[in-house]
Parts: sequence; C-alpha cells; structure tokens
Amino acid sequence: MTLSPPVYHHGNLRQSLLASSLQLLREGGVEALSLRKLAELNGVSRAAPYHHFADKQALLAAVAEQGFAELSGLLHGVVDNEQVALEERLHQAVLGYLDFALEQPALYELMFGQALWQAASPTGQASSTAQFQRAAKDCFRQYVHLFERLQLPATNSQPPLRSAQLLWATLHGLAQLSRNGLFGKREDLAEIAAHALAQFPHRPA
Amino acid sequence: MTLSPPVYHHGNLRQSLLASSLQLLREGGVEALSLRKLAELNGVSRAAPYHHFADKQALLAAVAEQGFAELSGLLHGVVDNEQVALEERLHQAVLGYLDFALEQPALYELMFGQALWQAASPTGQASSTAQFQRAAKDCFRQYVHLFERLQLPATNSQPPLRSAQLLWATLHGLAQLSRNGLFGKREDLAEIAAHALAQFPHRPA
DNA sequence: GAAATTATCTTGACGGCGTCAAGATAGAGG
DNA sequence: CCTCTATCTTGACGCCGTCAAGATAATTTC
Repeated sequence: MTLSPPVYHHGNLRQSLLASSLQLLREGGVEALSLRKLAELNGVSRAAPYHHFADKQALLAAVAEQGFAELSGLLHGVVDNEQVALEERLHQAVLGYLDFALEQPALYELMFGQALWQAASPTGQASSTAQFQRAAKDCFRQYVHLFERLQLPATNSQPPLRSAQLLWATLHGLAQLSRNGLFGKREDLAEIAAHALAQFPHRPA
Repeated sequence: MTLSPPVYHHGNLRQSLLASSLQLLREGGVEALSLRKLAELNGVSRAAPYHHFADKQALLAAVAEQGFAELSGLLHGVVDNEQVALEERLHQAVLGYLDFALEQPALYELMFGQALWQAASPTGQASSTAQFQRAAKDCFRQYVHLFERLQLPATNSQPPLRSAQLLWATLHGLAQLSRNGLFGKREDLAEIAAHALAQFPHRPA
C-alpha cells in the first residue's frame, strides 16, 4: 500500500539518481560525478541509468534544471512577499541569490557552465536541454518583474529588462569571482553587493 | 644552425603542447582536450607530455596562465595609452575584455572555472596553480589602477579597489551570460555594457 | 674523444569512464 | 493464461589519465 506511483525493480530510480547526483556534486564537484558511481550508489548496474536519461548530458541537464527550480522557488518566496517593501525585496533577492551560489558552488557552476549551454543538439537531446534553459529563464524573469514593479525614475534609467540583465550579470560575476577567492573574505562580498545595489537607480527617497 | 634554443627530440614540445591545447580548446571546448589527442597531434607518445607537465591539471593551468597573460597584454595596451582620455580607456578596457571572453569562450571558461581554482594542493601542484592565479590577479590590478587614476568624486563612490571588483564582476557576468545566449543578440551586449558603465560614478562633466 | 649524467621520449599496462547490444526479469493488461 | 512493455543486467568496446620500466639522445665531465 504505497502512496507513490507504481514501483518497479528499484523504487523510482530516476529521482534517486538526481538526489545522488546532488550529493556527489557537493562532495567532489562535477569531476566526481560519474554514471557508474551513481549506479553503484543506488545499487543498480552501470546501464540502468540509461533507461531514465538518454546520456550523461541529459542527466546533468535534469540536475541543473532542478537547481534552477530550487533557485526559482527561493526567489519567489522573496519577490512575492507583499509584506516587505520592494526595495527591501530586491536586497533580499540579491543576497539570496549569492547565498545559493556560494552554498552549492558545484551545482551553480553546472547550471551556468559551457557543458549544458552549448547544445550541439543533434535533434534528440534538444528537449532535455531546452527544458532546463526554460527553467533558467523563468528564474531570470523574476528580476525583470521586480524591476517593473519598482517603477524606477526615467532619468538615468533603462527599461526593467535592461536593469534586470545588468543586475543578473553582476550577481553572477560576484558569485563566481567570490567563489574563486578573488574578493578576500566573504564579508567583503556583502559589502560589494551593497555597493552594486547602490549603483542602481533609486526611487527619490 | 637554428636560432631557437637547443632542441631535443621534438623541438620544444612544451610550447607546442600549449599551442595545440589552444587549438583543441577552440575547436571543441575543454571536453575535446585530452592528453592523448594532444600527444598525437604533436607526433609523440602518450606519456611524453608528462615530462613537461606534472599532470593534466598542470597543463590546463599553464594554458589558463597564457590566457591571462594575453588578456593582461591587451589591457595594458588600452590602459597605458596616454593619448586617450581616462574615461575612454575605461570604455575600451570594458569592450576589450568582453571581446576577449566571447572570442575564446572555452579558454575563458577554463580561466575562471572551478577546475583550476579549487587547488586541493597536495603540495606539489601548488606552484603551477598558484602561478596562474597570480597572472589572474595581475590582470585585475589594471582595473584597480585605472580607477585610482580616474579620481572619482567622493560622493556616492567607493575606494578604487571596490569599484574595480564590482566592474570586474559585472564584466565576468556579462561575458558568461552573453555566451550562454541569455541576452538576445550580441549587439545588445554592447548596449548593456554601456548601461553598466553609466552606472559607475562619473567625474563632473 | 670516451664515459657518465641527465633530459627526453617509448612501450606496456592498469583502472575508470561513457556507451551500446543482447538478453533476462518483472509488472500491467487482455 | 499469454502478451507486451518497462526495467534492469551482463559483456564488450574504445577512450581516457597515469605510472613503471626501459630506450635513446643531448649535455656534461674528464
């Protein structure tokens, strides 16, 4: 009398593989993530994962998609919180993004790395990578939405899309360079992030 | 009667390997760069490269270091050009950086990717990775220098180090997100870059 | 110039990897 | 029951990074 959908040999291998992938990613980075280790961790044979993912790239795309979904949920929680002033939400969305990136550096790098965004797409895999790219854009759209609601002054300002693009780029750069240890201690990062936000146009206080 | 330094079996394999690495990187990304292919391209056996690089990571570090050296030269040419106004030099340094990143995306990703910045450093390789990290910081220092000379107004401004960090992060984010096709066409990038520069404090015109 | 030393390269081998083909097994539906 | 399909296993292939042992060539030492 299980509540989950019908179960075959393993349980549901697909989700279990995704979870184990996150674990391997955390412990040893992308280099430590191999299909064979994944299979062994789940008590199945080498070829079993191929019944749930076309190839390694498709699995990585699914993992990254899951990452974007998590980030998207995190941002929604901040951006849609009507009890907080818009400026403050923006601030929280910035810090939340950076926390996410720095707490799961390997996952974050996978989400934005060359491997998944260069879809050579011999037709078949297009769906798997296209799907994860859509998840990424959903994530981004929330920043656009936030800037739209902020109604920034026309002077010195650009359309919300442009502002969101620029903010996102800044956050991404901060996350990656900070991970590489190029900014000194991590408290410096919060200061730089505040500096970055201060450079965006403000509503007349 | 050769002009080059004394030549052993190959010629000078080390430099030749580095050049071939760049070629493979350009053609197929990091995934296409294997020591065996590299050896074959240079007409030597599999193990030959190990007499010039401790392991694959050391070779990648040397390639990345070369990349930083090239970028550094490019920036020097712009930043030290006394015949151009400082603001204009900053503008050129921004566009030059982005051009470099977008023209050699695989090299750029290698230069900033996790693989080389997570030096587990079991003591031995420390020198090779530390050396390439120094090259990276030399690159960065030029932006600091530029901001120092710009003498930005104290109001709303941060020390040159902070401004340079923020600009670098923004450029890095723009490069990577743009490469991933998240900004639409490439002409948009120049517009966003201009927007970014406009947000940095200006000298009173 | 001969011998010793060092730098450079080769061959053989090991384990790990992604992937595929062929076959086994287990649950679902008639 | 039989059939069908989803799921998993075993065996095999070629590519990979890496090391140990040995060969060869340049340099150094006398």
